[in-house]
Amino acid sequence: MLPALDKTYAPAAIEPPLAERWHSRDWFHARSDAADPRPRWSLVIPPPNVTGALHMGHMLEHTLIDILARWHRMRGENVLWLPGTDHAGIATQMVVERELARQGRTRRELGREAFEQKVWEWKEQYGGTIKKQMIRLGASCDWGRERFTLDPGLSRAVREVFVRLWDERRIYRGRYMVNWCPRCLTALSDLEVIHEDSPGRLYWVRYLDAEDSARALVVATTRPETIPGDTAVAVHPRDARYADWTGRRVRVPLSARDVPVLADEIAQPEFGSGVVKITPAHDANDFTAGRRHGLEEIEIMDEAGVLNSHAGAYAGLDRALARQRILADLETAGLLEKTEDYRLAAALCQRCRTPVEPRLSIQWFVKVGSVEDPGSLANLAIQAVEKGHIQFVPENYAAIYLGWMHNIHDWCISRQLWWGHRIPAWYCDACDPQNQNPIVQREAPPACPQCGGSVRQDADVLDTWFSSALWPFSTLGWPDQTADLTAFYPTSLLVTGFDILFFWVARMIMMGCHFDPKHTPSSPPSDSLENAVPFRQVYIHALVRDAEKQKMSKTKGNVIDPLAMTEKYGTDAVRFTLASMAAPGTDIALSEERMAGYAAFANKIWNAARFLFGALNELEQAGIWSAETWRARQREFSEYSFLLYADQERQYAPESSWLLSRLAGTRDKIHGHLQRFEFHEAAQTVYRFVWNEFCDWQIEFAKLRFQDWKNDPQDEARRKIARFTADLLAGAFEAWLRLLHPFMPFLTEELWRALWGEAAPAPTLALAAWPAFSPDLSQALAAAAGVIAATETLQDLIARIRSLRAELRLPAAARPRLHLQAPALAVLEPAFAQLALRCLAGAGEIEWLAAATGHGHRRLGHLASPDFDAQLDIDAFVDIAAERQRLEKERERLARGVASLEHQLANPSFVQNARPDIVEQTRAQLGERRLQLEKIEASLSAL
RNA sequence: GGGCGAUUAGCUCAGUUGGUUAGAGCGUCUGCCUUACAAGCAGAAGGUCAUCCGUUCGAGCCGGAUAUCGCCCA
Repeated sequence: MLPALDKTYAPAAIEPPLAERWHSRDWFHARSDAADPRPRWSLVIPPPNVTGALHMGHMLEHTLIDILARWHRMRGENVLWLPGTDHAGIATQMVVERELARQGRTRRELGREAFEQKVWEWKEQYGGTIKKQMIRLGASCDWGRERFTLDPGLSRAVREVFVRLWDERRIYRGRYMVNWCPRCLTALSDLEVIHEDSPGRLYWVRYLDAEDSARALVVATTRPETIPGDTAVAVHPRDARYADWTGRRVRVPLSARDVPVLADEIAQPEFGSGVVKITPAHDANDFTAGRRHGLEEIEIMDEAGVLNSHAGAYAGLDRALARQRILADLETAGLLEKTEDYRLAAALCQRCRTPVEPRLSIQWFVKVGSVEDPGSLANLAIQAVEKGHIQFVPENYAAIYLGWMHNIHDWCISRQLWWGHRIPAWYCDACDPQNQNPIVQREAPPACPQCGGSVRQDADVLDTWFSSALWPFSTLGWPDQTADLTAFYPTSLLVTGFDILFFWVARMIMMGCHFDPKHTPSSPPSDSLENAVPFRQVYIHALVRDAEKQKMSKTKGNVIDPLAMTEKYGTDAVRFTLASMAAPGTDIALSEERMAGYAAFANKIWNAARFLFGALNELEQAGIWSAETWRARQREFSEYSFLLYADQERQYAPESSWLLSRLAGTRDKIHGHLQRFEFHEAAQTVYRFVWNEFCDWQIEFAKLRFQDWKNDPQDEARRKIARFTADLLAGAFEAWLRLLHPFMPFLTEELWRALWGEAAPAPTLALAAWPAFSPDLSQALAAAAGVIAATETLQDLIARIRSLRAELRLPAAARPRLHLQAPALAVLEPAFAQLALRCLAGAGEIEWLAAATGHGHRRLGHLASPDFDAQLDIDAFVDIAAERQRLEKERERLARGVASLEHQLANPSFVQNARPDIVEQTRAQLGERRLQLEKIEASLSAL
């Protein structure tokens, strides 16, 4: 006997124990032994921030990954979904600093070691949040392989990569211009700087001729506060206005310094006055111009953006305040010619939105090279995509990626933080007081190799993305040639968001291609990039926005919390919502209504099961059907799921062919859509099958069968059909639970286990096989084409009658006599068709007319289609006017169609040029439609 | 400034290499508590596919321009 189910589905009660079950077993453990013959499918998680909490973006990402992982697993593949988290340098450090600030303390008071200790404690306390949430949401990860970027193994990989790149001269250290955040007090890479249009001012400032203070060059600048750092001004070499100025000297305003006037293309004649000041220590372009001309680099600000002694009277002022004071002083000195409004792209720190300050400092860089540079990181990363070793989905991201790669700059990898991988470089202050020759090696040197004195490690840590770039192989044990690395590298797929395409995806590709992680000095060199790449495909998912398409942000207060939604609607509903909206290339406008809709879907499924279990139990009590026998027989046919078995006795109920063909089609469609990452289409496909075909039709048909049996419970033929119908329903249900499982794992698992009891063919539905269909079935379905078409005709007829009844407002209890001419239905059992028309369309007596009877029937209630000609005796129920209106509407519709087809066929060039099959099809349609039109017109004129 | 994408029903979106009268969910309207489900059933209304021009026998789909919006990069 099957369990009785509650009237409504209660996900909040059912999900947590299932999630716990999935987590506590090793069901999702991937096997790396070489002997395992299964195809491998592997994927590493985009590691979330270790101290973060799950947001909708994560939930979307994990839902899509989980759908694919479960699907591949059910198809018999050896699936690895490797989870883990990222130490998120700046973000985590800031969180802990904020916590300290609440206690009135700073990290500097604490000292580096104690602070690091504090962050680790923080990580221990809050680091498990995301993991717990993922487990709750049913993510089928291999938790035994969970990794953290600061794990010893991953840290070793970081040092290995760093040292190798240094030895290859692909990492260098030097004093360069970098993006500096005066609030975070660290260097940032180009990518961590965001540009935002903002209102600004352009100041026109007089630089007096050093020898003749009556003459002045007017410089246009947006940054007057850096004037104390000027070491030149420049005009364009071909700018005739200033030709006589080049070579002269001008006085830096508010100072006693004179600087040269240079001819340099850095000056754009059409911008401002055409004269620019050059401040090599505080502007990236000026820096390169300065180096070109050998200019002095005067630093006038400290790390916090406060002006220093080189700024003379302005020392001690913050850069914003300094600007005001300098402008006031210029004004007083009569050196400020004018001020105009100017829109500029402000550079802001991605994390704290503080204006970034270009700053000269000693930093570490990765030399990325360029496409022209064979063997460079950029060159390999471009080749890997151009040669198709890595495929982007949607494809257009490849162009975006390549565009960025072609214009890539060197990557500043040092950060002035305390939380992260410390740079493996040491200095001996005795032998090398300038620290110009760092000792770079994998492990700390015990002493200076030169003098034996003590050494000091570089204070900086690496950009978090440096370690993330190694994630696809560091997590698998590299630099050791582990079984995991052998088995699962390159990974099959990466699923991630567009926002980290450059930060992370591009850098993983560079590192993977360069290090070719499976290549060892002893192994033969791999001659292609094909096996060096970190993943074979990259699926870029959409961004989740709110219902108004606004980005979700805490400040806007429009954040939709995935866990809250999960509690309210159930994980399955939220997952299904995300999947059904995940059309590639468009952002997801998430709304609660949508989730409520799919919660209703879950309830619908639950109730379908409730009906099914109830019906099966009833049959079992009557001795017609037994769960035990069904399960046993079902297991025998497990290779092909239930279908071969069902097929053997299919002839008892012709409508079963229809259901089986739909089920097979659904399975194939889902397969195709998932292969192409069309999650929304796959979700839609299974949704429609379950609701509109299985529930709306098959269950209704089955009710007829069961009712028929109950009308004569001892009749042998009826018992047989009831038993077969039960088998069919149970089998189809079992099969589509499997199809739906990747999308709605909890509900399907719950019902599947209920159906199977202790006899389940797998410990969890997640390890059951994806339905496969026997070749016999395909043949049988092909042979049953007529029966399938007849079933569809029957459905069409029922729908048309319902529509007519509703339109003419027939009383619900009306049972009008039906005159029916439908040769196509002959292949169905007449008794069954009759039953269906009576119960599902509300027909009364049914009179079957032979094919060529013509229009001898009554004229009210006439329905015409290519497959049937039907007429309901509804005179007693309707008024003529309403019926005339209905028929006229119908005539309009048909006439429109006929006219359009006639028009098309009247066009000689259509008949000549169109594909013959299209023309033929059009002709046939015209014929059919004309016939219907004639019938309707006959009814109308007789009315 | 450079590049990319979008514009289809009231809302959110599908629409596979051009081929019947363009679809779904939600919302709206009508009728039903039909013993699986009112989180439901049955039915209906609602669209010049942003605009214009072109290619084609035929365009929501291909090409060009315009408008509006969005994103990325500088």
